[in-house]
Amino acid sequence: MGRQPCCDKVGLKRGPWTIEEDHKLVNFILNNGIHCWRMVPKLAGLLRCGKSCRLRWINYLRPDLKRGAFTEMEEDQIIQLHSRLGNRWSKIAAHFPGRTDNEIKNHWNTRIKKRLKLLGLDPVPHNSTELQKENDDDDEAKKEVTVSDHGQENSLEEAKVGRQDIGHAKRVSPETNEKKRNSVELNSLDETTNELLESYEMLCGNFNLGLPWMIDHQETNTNTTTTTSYTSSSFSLEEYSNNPSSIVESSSIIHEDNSLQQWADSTTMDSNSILSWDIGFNNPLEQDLLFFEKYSQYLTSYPPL
DNA sequence: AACGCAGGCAACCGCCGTAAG
DNA sequence: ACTTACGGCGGTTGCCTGCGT
Repeated sequence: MGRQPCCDKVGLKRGPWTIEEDHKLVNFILNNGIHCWRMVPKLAGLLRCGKSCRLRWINYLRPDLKRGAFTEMEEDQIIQLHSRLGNRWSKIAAHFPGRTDNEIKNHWNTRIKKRLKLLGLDPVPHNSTELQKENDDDDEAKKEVTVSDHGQENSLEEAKVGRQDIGHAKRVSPETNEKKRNSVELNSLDETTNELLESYEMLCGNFNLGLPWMIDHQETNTNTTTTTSYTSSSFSLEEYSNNPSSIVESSSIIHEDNSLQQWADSTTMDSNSILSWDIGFNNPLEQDLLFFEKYSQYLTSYPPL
């Protein structure tokens, strides 16, 4: 006999994750860590398969995720790495702390690939020996990024020119580019702490179940519908540590109709309506603050993945 | 204001190597 | 030694959103 089946897949939820589900998953992992993905949904009270939970955590909920737009330097690095490694997104992602393979893959397919094609460049890796070398020695590849194929280096430069056409300003010499690449590697390490904090703040904005819909609540009545503006709340680690009661609003305004308010109300008023929560506090604010504290502890104690 | 289209991205699918039983 | 699930990965899909008409 082999192993026990992962899940029967009957009655499992699919599609986009809800805030409650995210909250449950993060809460569970913060409390218990990750030992076996198969058990995570069962123990966390989620109607998802373990694989789905793993994907959600890795691609979206992980606290060390950087998120946000790719910088010019990151794009350069992606192009270089792709020329050497091909579509081995996990290997490429290993060079970018805080970026996921899925994120890089999406960025490549939607932006970079398109731009290279527009320029008449072949976005296919050329150097098979590099691929083999990468197979043989992954650790070495993670330490530095070098351009080994001259043809591809030309392509990279052409791609840069193309980007200038699109909107970016300066042309970069190969020497400058090399310096930039090195600094990216160093900066990405030096900035890990800041990235963690930024990630936390972004995530906090997503998880304030009780808070975001209550702050800066303005209603504007039109002839046909009532539009409500909600300010999603987020607050910084520093601000919280100085004054836990001061919660600084973010600038992101979410416009929704009344159905969102009803949803938010039902969420805060009856958190047990969908799945039973394993929480010992009732006040949504307390819940958020406790969650925040746990998360900040996690950020400082848990090494980046 | 309504509709259609395209782009972006989260999530799913399916395959493969590894490890548990 | 063999079977089978798990975890990881890359490819693909489909939904959501923004933009143009």
